[in-house]
Amino acid sequence: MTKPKPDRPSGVTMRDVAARLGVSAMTVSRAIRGDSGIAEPTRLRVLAEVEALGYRRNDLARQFRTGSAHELVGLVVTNLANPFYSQLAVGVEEVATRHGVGVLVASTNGELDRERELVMDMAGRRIAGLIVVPASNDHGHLDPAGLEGAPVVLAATPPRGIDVDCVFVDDFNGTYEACRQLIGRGHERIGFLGLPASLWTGSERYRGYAAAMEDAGLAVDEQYVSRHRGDISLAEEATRRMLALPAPPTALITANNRNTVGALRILRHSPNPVALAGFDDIELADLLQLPLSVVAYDAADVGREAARLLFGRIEDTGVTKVGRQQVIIPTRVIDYPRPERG
Amino acid sequence: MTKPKPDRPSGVTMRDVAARLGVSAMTVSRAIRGDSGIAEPTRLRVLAEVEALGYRRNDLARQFRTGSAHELVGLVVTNLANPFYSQLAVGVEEVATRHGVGVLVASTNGELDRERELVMDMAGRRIAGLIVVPASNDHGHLDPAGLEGAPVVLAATPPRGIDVDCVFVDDFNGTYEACRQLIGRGHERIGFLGLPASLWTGSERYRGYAAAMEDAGLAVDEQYVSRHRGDISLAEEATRRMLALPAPPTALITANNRNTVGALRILRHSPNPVALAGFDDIELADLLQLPLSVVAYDAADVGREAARLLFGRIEDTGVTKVGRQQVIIPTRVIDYPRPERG
DNA sequence: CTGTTAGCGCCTTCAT
DNA sequence: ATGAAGGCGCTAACAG
Repeated sequence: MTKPKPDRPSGVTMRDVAARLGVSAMTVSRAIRGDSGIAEPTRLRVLAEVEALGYRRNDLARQFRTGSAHELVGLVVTNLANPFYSQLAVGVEEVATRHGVGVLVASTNGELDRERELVMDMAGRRIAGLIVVPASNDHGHLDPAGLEGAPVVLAATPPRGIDVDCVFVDDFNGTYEACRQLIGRGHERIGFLGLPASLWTGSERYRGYAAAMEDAGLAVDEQYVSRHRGDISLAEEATRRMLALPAPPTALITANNRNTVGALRILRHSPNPVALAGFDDIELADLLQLPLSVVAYDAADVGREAARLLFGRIEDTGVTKVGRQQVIIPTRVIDYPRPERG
Repeated sequence: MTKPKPDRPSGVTMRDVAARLGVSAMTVSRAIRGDSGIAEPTRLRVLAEVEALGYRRNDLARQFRTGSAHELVGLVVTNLANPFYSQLAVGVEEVATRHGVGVLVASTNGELDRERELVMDMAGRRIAGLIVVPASNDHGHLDPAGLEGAPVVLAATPPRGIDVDCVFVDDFNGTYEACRQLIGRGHERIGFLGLPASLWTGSERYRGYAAAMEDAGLAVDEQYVSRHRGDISLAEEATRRMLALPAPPTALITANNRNTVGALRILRHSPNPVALAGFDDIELADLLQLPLSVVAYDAADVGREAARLLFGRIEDTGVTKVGRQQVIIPTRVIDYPRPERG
């Protein structure tokens, strides 16, 4: 007849509060929830006792009883240390906080298996919903149908093969404009340091680059194109290789902030100047002594919009059932001209 | 007699799986938990059915039954968008993942009230433990005693008035060394752009600066000291003010990355060069054309160590009860010399 | 307005 | 090796 022994004593419960007041647990419950059907004096007496005893409602029990963890959403990104994702996370958090909901954050390190594990785990926790920046173009495991029905919103990438809302950046046009600007400045041999074609951002940003080249009557030369994962060291290597070509590019487009940083490190020591346009803004870009322009956008907004869509689904009581939604975050090219010497 | 109606259907339960197999729910439970007392063929039959039905254990129910959310720790920082905190978060996540535990992340924006709300909320969720980067020197609400006994570890700041483990950076020595280096290079009028004295980092880093000055026989002149919150704009303003002094400083120490960025923005346009040494490393510092040194340390390590301490407490079954632990993360000064022109 | 009843899904305990 | 009973803390539904 010994009670199950939780590792930590479970503490004061509603019944304890109720007992000390000679009322029922329901009365305490009502007072705490702010339920209307309770006399004001009773409510105050209960709240006072709650305070006195240091009682705190067990949300675990409540959420369990209610049927789902309405107060928790999941956020799965590739790497929280990348400023893009940490800003995105801030945006998500901002909106979630407004809804009184917590954010369970996890990084996949770009590994699909890890992503699978994480979303499964979150579904097991009965989170209210899930925002995912997919690590690949394989989205089968992100279908709400397999995740206890938890709504899913993809960020930075539109869904493939599943029917969920998404928010992504205007990758194509952003890159197109950046490239067009370089062309407008007289560049003809423009290199591209990109992400794998298997990633949405990889293919879209490449498309933008290629389209701008083509529209200007310039050929895309494969030796000026490198498509690798977004590591600084890989970007450095690719930049080095391109600079060593017989006719090196006079300008580079980098497909994300990691590539931009890698390219900058190498270009810094290049004897002849190479113009650089990179996707993603970079802090302190204004202080670098290099001709640089960036495709900027509000990363926090990606998170905010994703969260907005997600809460739309979570709170959708099944009546409206709008179709798949898609939000595209605009970009703008920012020019950080090389300052005058002195 | 209608069942309570959860907003989302709660889905397949253990009983459903059991029913289809003609066994009891306990058998399913045992199979899923990998409990030993179960026949191998039974186990396999159960797991197959689980797979077939797409059943996923309801962790909410399990954690509730078990008494606490063993699989969730909280992380409260001031602002996740600051690279220091996002790296710290990555470190925490890394260790938590190894323990099969999720991380609930939230930002306080430096507001004490928000911090209070957040830790209360997390305690209500019966999280297994809590890592906090305090927004102020008021730590009363971070006492585990008031948080359902959840262990707490402070990061970046040692506790005041409560008895919990902590991890912080060697703020004093880091700043001391950076300042000594500037002095060694002949600087005598060295300014300090810092954080409020009410913050641990604010006072310690100032102490390091002041001690280095004093040890070198240099006076600390109040007009060369500004102690404000760590905003870029405030740092810019303070830098501008100091440069406008009749005898402006020839070097500056900045107490965190936000101050460093602010100072850099202004120094960039200063006619006479001002040396800068800043606490916190900065990405691309190597590419700035300014004489800069930084006090660097591994921010992810702060998170890792904090998580390590936390899990030590969580898994401490009450037998060992070691005293308060304290980990100090070492710093090193990195020099980014102004490169040669060309 | 307040109390009683019952049960969410799972796991501990004890019985078989 | 498996099953039956019971309850974690809370709240929906109904009763008074």
